Amino acid sequence: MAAKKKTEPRTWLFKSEPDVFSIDDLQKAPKQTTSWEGVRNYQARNLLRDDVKVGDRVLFYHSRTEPIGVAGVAEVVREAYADPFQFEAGHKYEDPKSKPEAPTWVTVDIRFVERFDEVVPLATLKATKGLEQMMVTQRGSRLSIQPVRPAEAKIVLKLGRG
DNA sequence: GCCAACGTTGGC
DNA sequence: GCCAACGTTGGC
Repeated sequence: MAAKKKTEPRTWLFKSEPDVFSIDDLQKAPKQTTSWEGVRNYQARNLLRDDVKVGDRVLFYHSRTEPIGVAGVAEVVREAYADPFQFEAGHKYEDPKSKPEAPTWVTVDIRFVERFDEVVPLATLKATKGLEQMMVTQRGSRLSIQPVRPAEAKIVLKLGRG
């Protein structure tokens, strides 16, 4: 009997401003787990909703800070569900057009895996052979949830682990 | 803090 | 459905 074919875990890059939520915040969070609420971009939403699966790896990226770069690793522990903040009146993430019977925005839960001793800076990613095509190294790349190719993930992990 | 790049909104 | 105006992101 053929074994049930399992999809290989994928790797994603999630951007966060550490002033808002950092890899340290994730490590200190209850159960070292957080909901990734607040995604309000359709392309990122589609990835979260359709492609991000339990067991996938997440490169935790710090933006708008010093140093900018990949700060550590997390893993997906819960797949897409309605982001509760879209229905919270007056909340920053409220979306009055979204209805509970057909939520527009979703979130996933991620759990801390590792914190790199040193952030792998964006400048290093840009200068590293094999990462020329990586989305985050492209000019004007604003997507907050990005797919990472397996070969790219391998290189970034090697850099992060020294 | 600046501002280029990008995404969304809304008048027509 | 076009596209100018506006708002946001995020590197620098």
